[in-house]
Amino acid sequence: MVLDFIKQEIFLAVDNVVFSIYKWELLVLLVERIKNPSKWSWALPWWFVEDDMTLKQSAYSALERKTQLKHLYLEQLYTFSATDRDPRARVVSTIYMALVHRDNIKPKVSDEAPSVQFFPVKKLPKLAFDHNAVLEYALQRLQYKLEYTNLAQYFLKDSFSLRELQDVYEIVMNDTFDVRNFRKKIHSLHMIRETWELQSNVNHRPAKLYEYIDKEKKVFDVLWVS
Amino acid sequence: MVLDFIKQEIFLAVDNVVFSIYKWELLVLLVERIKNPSKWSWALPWWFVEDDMTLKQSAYSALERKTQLKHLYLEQLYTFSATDRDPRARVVSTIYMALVHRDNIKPKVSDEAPSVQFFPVKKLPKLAFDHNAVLEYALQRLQYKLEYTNLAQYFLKDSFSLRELQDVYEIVMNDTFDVRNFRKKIHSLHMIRETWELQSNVNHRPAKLYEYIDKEKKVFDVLWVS
DNA sequence: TGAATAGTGTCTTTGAGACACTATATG
DNA sequence: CATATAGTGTCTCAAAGACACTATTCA
Repeated sequence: MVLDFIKQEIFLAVDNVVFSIYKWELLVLLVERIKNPSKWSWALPWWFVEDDMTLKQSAYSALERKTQLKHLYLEQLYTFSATDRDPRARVVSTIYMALVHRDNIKPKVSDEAPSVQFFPVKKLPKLAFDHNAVLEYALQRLQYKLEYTNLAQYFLKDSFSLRELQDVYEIVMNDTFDVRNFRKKIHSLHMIRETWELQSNVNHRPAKLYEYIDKEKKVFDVLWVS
Repeated sequence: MVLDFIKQEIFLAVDNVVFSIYKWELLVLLVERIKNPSKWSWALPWWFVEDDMTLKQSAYSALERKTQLKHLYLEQLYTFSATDRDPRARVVSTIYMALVHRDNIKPKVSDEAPSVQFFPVKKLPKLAFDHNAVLEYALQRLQYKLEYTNLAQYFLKDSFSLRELQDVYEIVMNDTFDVRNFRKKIHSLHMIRETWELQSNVNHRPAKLYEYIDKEKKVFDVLWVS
């Protein structure tokens, strides 16, 4: 090793803040700890970075240890480095935010992680490490990003009604918006288009279904509706 | 060490992108490398994280190795983790952006770092490691942040004319703005106030000088002038 | 009084926000 | 035809943007 003159006793980890939506609640994925420190408290799914993986790969693989998942949005947010984050050793953690449809993620039950489940962000327990602060930070970033990106798509199926889209915004922002102004604004951004489908099996007028036009393009004009 | 079951061969570093302004040019601080890899090319000032320092402290101290400085703004941007960033070993780097007035930073000359100097961002050499990409990323973030924060203050003295403030915006954004609309917008944000000073020793009508009201508060409404 | 830069106001256009009724499906 | 939700248009107000002339200092 050419860098033998550097002595570093720091572990590098990734913490995942996995958001999802179910029944008008914003959820976050937590894992119950079965070891000290903070045995029996809940924590964000996290793990150490492997030598041959990027941070993003590590974040993904930390999630795969605890869940089965597909079609997940993953984005780096920030790196937390307080020297006392973990009482056992110096651990620096890079935070990833993940957005996923509830149908696309299933907790994996195992001896190592018997309890993995979603909690409503409004009813969180006290978490291990600095994870309450991490989560709060991630929630702010999510709320902010929803305004000028098309990230809402990751909480929805491929086709969705405008009411479902508005629900996503209202749940994440923890606010309500005027139906007409919301639709006006969404249409003005040209990020979704009508499909030829309608809702079925509903006992009221069925809604038109929409889809995102360019799912890869992430950033649009500022969206701010009231 | 309790975490002995984790084997990690990763070095953690911080890279600084130090911006300043001088004579209508946006500058960035570079250090000439005197060792391989990339001997004799220029690189961002960076160093390894010490075990007992946070990332921000490490960023500051990496700068102090190469410069004398005061009154510096320092903010974490992103963590780069490609496995081949440094050919010698696995090095993960957290990027910090620094903003500083030209008068508040002086290169330190030493055997270890004989060449430390500012370059105009428009005339950059090819840099070592992935530092060209890092710099481009930081510049985008700076441009974006200037719009909704009062970070421009770090390029100015305590009191400044509106023309000097507009110069900062024009130089960073690489654009020009209408004088009247710029002033209207700045005033509407209520982030600066008049002092009772005027410019002196200028051979034209002296400008009123202004100062920032709340230097700590960073985020204001969106500023977007044309 | 000429050179150099500071400083100022109005009109037009665009987008945000408030607000109430009609349309269409099912049982 | 009752219930439930989808879907739609206009007015007002605020901010963005285009645009040209006067003010003040020094040499």
